[in-house]
Amino acid sequence: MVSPSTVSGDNTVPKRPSFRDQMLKAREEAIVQAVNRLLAEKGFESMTVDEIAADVGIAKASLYKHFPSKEHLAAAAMVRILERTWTQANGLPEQDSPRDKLKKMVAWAMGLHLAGEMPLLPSENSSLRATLLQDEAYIRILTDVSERLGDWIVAAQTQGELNDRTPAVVVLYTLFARACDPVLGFMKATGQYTDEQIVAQVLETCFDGLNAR
Amino acid sequence: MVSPSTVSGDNTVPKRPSFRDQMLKAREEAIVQAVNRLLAEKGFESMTVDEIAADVGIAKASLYKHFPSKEHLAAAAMVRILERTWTQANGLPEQDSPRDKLKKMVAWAMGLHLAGEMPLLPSENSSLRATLLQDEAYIRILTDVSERLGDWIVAAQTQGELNDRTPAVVVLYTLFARACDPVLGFMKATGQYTDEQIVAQVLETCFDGLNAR
DNA sequence: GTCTATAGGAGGATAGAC
DNA sequence: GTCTATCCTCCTATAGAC
Repeated sequence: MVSPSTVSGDNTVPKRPSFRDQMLKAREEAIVQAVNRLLAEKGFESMTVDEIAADVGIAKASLYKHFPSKEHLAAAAMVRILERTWTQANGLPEQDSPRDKLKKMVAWAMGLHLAGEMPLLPSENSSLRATLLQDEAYIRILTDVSERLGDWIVAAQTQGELNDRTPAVVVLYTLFARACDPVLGFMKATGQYTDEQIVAQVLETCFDGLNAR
Repeated sequence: MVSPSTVSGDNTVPKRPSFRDQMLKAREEAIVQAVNRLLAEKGFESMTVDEIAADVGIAKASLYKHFPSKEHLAAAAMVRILERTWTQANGLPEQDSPRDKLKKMVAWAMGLHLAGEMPLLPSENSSLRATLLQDEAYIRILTDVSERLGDWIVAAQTQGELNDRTPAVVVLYTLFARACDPVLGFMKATGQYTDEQIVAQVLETCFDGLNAR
């Protein structure tokens, strides 16, 4: 099981990272984490670079030494969440059926959302979209995750676990969308449900539908 | 059939509106329509007051004679779409079952979304949220629509058309959310489906679920 | 109520010292 | 690479003439 981000294009022998490099890496990790949280809380447009800097505890100008723009900051966070998704997918038990794997992935993503760690989907006209589509790392990890989930979807449909009237790509879109479903936030706002109950409920309406059976 | 917005608190005898008032009304209608379109296209944060003014064809300062702030402009558009929803609900055939009415309402809303006429849901931290919650007209029309749909939901569950494991309020949230489902945009972006096919597909996954039957 | 012109301020990005 | 201080654009909102 190989993380796609470890596949390197060059043939240089990896050196043990210096202390300085480790510090740099840790700082960037802190930045990405702050961006991720703010993206989840307010979305790309409402999030400000000043907030990110304050949250990390460094000067705004320092952020721009690490990332060239606000869009690239957000893109790094998007790549990060997809890498976590990839890791999560690879950690599922082999004996799970394809549909169970998909359900567990969506449940995991919903949990992240409720914990305030799931960046909102960028709206279609966001300036972030353009940057993401030109970001090779983003495109690759998104493709990897989509293909992995896509394989499970097709397998589940072939085995009769999922209905095959819905095109596989539509199922994939639906699963991505449910991870950011505003219904999660609505239910949380009522204060009447635990996070676990919310996930179970939305997962059921997603897979079983609203109709009686 | 009485529109709730016609219920007036005072007892003044309504006069025939003057020509001047009609012009005013028409202008405000044009403003709200432009705001509605921009809200659907870019969302509240990305939409600018300059764009609205340009779209309507009047000076920006004139907008502020009609509405005190950008938030109130958006609120007026939100009230407008809920009034259209109310009208749509009241126009459904009496003989339709509760579930059929709900399906038709969601299908109608999805059609609006695909036509670029459905304002995006304001995100939870938007400054728009605060204004909306203090807007009496908005609260009232939202309550009216919610109660109407809520009655249908309970009736459908009682008659065994909808499953009753999902709390009625969660069904309501789900229907609102589906009207703005990003899956609609994803499918449209592929260019492989007509609007009618998209609506039918998403409606089916919503009511029948992803599972095989 | 409509316009032109502008105030006022927020926010993304940079200059330049250390 | 980190900081402080600043630039500059864009945007909401208003002043004031007509």
